[in-house]
Amino acid sequence: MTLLSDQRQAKKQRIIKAAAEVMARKGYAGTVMADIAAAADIGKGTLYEYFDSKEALFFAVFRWFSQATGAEARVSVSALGRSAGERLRLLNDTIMGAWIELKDIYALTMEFWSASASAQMRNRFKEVFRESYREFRAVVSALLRDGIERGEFRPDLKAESIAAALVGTWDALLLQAWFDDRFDPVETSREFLDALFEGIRAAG
Amino acid sequence: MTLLSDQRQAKKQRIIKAAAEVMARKGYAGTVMADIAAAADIGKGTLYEYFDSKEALFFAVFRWFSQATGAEARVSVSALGRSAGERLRLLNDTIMGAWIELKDIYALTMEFWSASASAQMRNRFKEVFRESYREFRAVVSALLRDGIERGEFRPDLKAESIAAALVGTWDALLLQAWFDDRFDPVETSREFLDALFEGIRAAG
Amino acid sequence: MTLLSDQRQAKKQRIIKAAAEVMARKGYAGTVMADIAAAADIGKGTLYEYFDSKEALFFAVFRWFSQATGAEARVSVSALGRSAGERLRLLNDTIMGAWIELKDIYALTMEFWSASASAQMRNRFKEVFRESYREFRAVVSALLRDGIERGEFRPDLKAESIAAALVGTWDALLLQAWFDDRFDPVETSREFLDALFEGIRAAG
Amino acid sequence: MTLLSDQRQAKKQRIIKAAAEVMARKGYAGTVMADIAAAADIGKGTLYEYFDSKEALFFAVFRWFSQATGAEARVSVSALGRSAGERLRLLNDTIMGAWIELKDIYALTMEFWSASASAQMRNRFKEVFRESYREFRAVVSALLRDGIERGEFRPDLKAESIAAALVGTWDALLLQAWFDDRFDPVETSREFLDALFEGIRAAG
DNA sequence: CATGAATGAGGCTTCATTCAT
DNA sequence: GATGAATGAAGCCTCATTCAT
Repeated sequence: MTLLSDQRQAKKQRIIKAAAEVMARKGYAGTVMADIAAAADIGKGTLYEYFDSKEALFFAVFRWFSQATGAEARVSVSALGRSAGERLRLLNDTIMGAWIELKDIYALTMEFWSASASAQMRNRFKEVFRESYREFRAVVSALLRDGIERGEFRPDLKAESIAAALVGTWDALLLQAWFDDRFDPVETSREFLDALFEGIRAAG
Repeated sequence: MTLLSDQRQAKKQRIIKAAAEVMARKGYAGTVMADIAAAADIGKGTLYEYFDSKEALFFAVFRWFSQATGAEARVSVSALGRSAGERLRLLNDTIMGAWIELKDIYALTMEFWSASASAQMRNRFKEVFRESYREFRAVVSALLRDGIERGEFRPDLKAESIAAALVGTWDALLLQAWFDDRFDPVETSREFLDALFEGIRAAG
Repeated sequence: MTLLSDQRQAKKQRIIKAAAEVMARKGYAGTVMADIAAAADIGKGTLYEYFDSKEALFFAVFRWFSQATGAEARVSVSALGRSAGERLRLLNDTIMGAWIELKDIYALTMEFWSASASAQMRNRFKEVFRESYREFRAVVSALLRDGIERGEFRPDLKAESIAAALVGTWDALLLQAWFDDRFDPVETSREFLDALFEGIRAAG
Repeated sequence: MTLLSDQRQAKKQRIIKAAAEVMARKGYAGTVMADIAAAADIGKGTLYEYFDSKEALFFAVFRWFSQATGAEARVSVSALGRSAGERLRLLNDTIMGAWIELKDIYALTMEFWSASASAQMRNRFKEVFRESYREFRAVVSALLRDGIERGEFRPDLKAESIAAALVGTWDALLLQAWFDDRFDPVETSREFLDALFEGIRAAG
């Protein structure tokens, strides 16, 4: 039973990854179940042994992708014995590292956003996104407040807002990189962090 | 008698706006041509007198939306007699103002992103996005360099990177607002700008 | 009134010829009313001032085409002062001459046949064809019987059958020429007539 | 388990025959895929498991029909131990026999001709027709030359032209029979063959 | 009379899902 | 449990015809 369950889980994962690959390439609407079955090297009908519907499979892909990109991030935030500033830079590097690794299925992100906007799937996706963003902002926000307490950051900092902006910037730099091969989000994000630390106003 | 070009253009605009409204609500894939026709209060076939295909109409919506959101921004950047800092804040307010106005069709943005990711339409959309972002970054970058020259901003600023991050932040704050009604991008963006100006590091 | 009627008739003819040209090129089903209007250099709606429907226009084309190809044939059959054999050869040449002239709209013939086969238009077309063939066979048959009476042809000739075969042969040679540019129906028909006159059996 | 190729072929044949029947009755343009599916007693979508498009199905019908009508003809031509004249008469009877058998789908022929004339499908159909006619003429021509060598037929015979005319006559007699129920192509063709053998010119 | 913008019925085709094997 | 043949709902698009100008 456990063994069976393990095998079943493994196959489920294989399907999810196959689906992720195909959907990243063709988009959710442009992907047909037959493509996914072929990519997973199983029969079309078998998909339905593991997922109730195309939408359910897509949602599973979403959760897998979120997990994959979020897991490491959480680790880097809680790195022990580091200053808040160091952990912030570490977080930045971790995110960029994850992007490099998942570059060729990055397009999924846009599919997820789109799913959260279209009436049919909106609810499920939108809620997950909202919670993810809230959580992510909270984590970064906590990190910033920690920095304030440690005396690293200015005490009058609006931690919430800066956290939101930072979270957003990571998203958006990767988005711009998607559109433009010549755009380098890694370097850009580092330079931006520097500026944010020091401020852009001329000293004076 | 040929329909006056003006009338034709006006009707075309009406269709585009109707399509924008429906697509924002149902998503591109979830929208059927009949819905758009009904929303524009015309016959289904009439749509094809003005647009070759669903995709062509979608692309027209895209261009209209880009125009609508980009036009004012350009104006505020070139506001005369203002310091670079003021113009940056003005730009921020303009963008947030446009968002408030277009809030209920904001979801279109995600549809556009998705379109740029799905194989079928990728090329057209992706290219426009790339150019738009390049242009937008260039504008903000120029504004920052202007600030450096005026002595407002630190001379060692990486204008390119900060511009990219700013452009992205605006995108991403609105995205977070889409997911979360309780999230206020207007206040957040202002506070973030403040922090960016002064830096987050404790003076020391 | 007469003048108007004349102008009207002329325009009607122009439309018919335009329709013939387009339909020969694109086939009946492949032709759209807009094409015909454009070819006749008139508005789409004007077509309906002259013909009740696409089908009615097609039928008018049919009648015009039948007329055009049949008229000369009748003349040559009744050429005075010629032997039956001469008139038969003359008829052959007339038909081939008409074909050369109408070569580029010959494809219409196949459209007419097809129309007579498809349920919708069958009745009108089929009946006209039946009568045309009956008439044509009767004419040729009479010519053959005339030849018998004059002592030119064998008295035991089955005039009806030979007439039918001849009429058919003309049709079919042109058909083969339609399919094959290298096929010359003019020479072929002459040589065939010779053989028919003399018989193919070796003289014994 | 993959459906056995045999079963698949059988079903494909069933669809082709159903399509032939419907198309003969309603014409190509007048036939809707739903009709064919109903006639074949399968779902509409199933058609597309076997044929890529309506046009592809039509072409398959064409090939099937050509095969069906051409196969026996070839046999009779090569009948051993017969004189050329006998084989020619046998060929004639075979063709007429095939017609009697396929009478109710004879109308397909006209649809095929029409298809070869209309721009969209022209190329595929026209080419097949050209080759079929060339082949058929070659076969009959060879038979005639064989007759010449055997001393049955006049040595100065233009075998090519007579073959073309004969091939055409068979086509055209059936065409006339299509238009006219009272027309008997069987008897007509026999009497015509007699005349062709003996010639129509009065002896002497 | 002439026009061409507007229309909506109708057809081809796709594809998620089912189910018999 | 796995499969893929079968299905039919649903959508995009075409185009003959109408009618207000």
